[in-house]
Amino acid sequence: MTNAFVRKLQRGVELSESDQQQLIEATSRTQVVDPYTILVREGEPHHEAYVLLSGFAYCFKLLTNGERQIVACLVPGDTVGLYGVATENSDYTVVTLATCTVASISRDTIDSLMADHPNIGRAFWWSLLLEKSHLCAWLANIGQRPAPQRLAHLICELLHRQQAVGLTRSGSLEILLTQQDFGDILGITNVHVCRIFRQLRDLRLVHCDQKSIIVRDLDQLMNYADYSSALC
Amino acid sequence: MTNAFVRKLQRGVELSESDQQQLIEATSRTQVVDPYTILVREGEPHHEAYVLLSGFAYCFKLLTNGERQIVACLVPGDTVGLYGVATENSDYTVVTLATCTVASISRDTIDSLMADHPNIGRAFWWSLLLEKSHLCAWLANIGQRPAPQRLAHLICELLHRQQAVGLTRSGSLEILLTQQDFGDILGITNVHVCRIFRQLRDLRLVHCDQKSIIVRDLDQLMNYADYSSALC
DNA sequence: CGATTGGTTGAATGAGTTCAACAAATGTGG
DNA sequence: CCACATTTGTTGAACTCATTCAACCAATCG
Repeated sequence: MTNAFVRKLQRGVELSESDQQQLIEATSRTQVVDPYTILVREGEPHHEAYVLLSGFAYCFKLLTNGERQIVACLVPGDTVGLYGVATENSDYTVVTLATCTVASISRDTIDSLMADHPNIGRAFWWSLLLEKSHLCAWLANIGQRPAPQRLAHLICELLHRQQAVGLTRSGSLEILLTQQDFGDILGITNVHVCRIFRQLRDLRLVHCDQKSIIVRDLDQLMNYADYSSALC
Repeated sequence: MTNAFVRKLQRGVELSESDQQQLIEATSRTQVVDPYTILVREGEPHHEAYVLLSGFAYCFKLLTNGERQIVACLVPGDTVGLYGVATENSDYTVVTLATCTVASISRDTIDSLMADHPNIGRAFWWSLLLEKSHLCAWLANIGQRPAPQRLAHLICELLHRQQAVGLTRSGSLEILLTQQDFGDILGITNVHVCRIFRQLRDLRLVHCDQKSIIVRDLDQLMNYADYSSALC
């Protein structure tokens, strides 16, 4: 018995059978959520944490000028508000893009998990640190890379993370993000995303099917994008 | 008895006299560090955490194309590697910009502080969450705001954080960052930073002394930059 | 089937970079 | 204390990358 959450945490900290069992139980209260459902709304408090067990979602901040910055993509195993539950308002909105299985965990459950199982506490720490690392990597990507490399880097990351949770073996990446979404991740317009995609296609770095991106030579793309696969 | 670290944590979690005492003791092993000293080097493990008690520092990542992204500025009370000590390699370099007083904390001390004092553990959590929030805010700033607002937003944040630790009461902000540094924070060139500074001066939003930025009307600047002072 | 959403392309515009030159400030050794 | 070198800031002109706005296409969905 395992699930995406346990598998993710185990990449950071080794968990005993008992620890794993506790985590499975803690994430047993699940619900299936439609695409385009808002799980958490920016500025509002949320009283439970969520664990994404299947599906795909992302987090974004809205600016008063109407612009939107997507600050994270969530794949199975990732959490929402695991750390700040009930303490403050969320600083971003979380919305599903696919049909998702979502487990809810109460504040009390989190507290007792951490208090009674030191390794689970460590795993939670690790997971939060990983999120921080991801944000730093995105910051460097948006701040310093030219647009084609920026997009290539994002594709590497999405592919890498989908592979890490066993969603794809090949270089094919099912894609639920629109070009507008890509733009709101990368800080460019949807029109420019389209043009950059064309460049990457012309360079034979990726091939775009209707609903998926196919990476023929991942090493080549990683090299092009200056992507290092340390994080996952 | 108190110090910048305790004052910072208390903004997030109320700490008992005893908790405060523990934290003071834990940060009593201090050293004075010259400007432009590297505290932590990207890619290398570090076996102690650091707390900045006075001075100023920043963290950056280097890309293989030679570009640099500054991912955080540290003011007194801020920590370096408090969470990932000895577990993994640092994902960024930390360098001082001023003469700094830096306390070192060992992994064991951190462990026992958290194990024996639940509120200290909570305060550490809060502090890490705050860092994450900051990164999200920077991401939105770099990704979605035009350069003038981007710089204005950064000035608001720096001023706000200096005020929060009692380094300035007025709207004057001692500035140790070069225009190159500003560029590496904001994802623009140093030349453009210079031009944007001029724009902000022309708009009478800031006034630049030799070594400081003077904000006459902070509300006006905050409004211009779409800055919300929630974080600190 | 029309209506809507998302992707594609072109032309004009604008924001930001590049490169180069110079000014101002700071530091250093004699 | 001066002369020189170095670093940081400033400005202009040409250029490039990305945006804007518009039109159109393709796919999907009632």
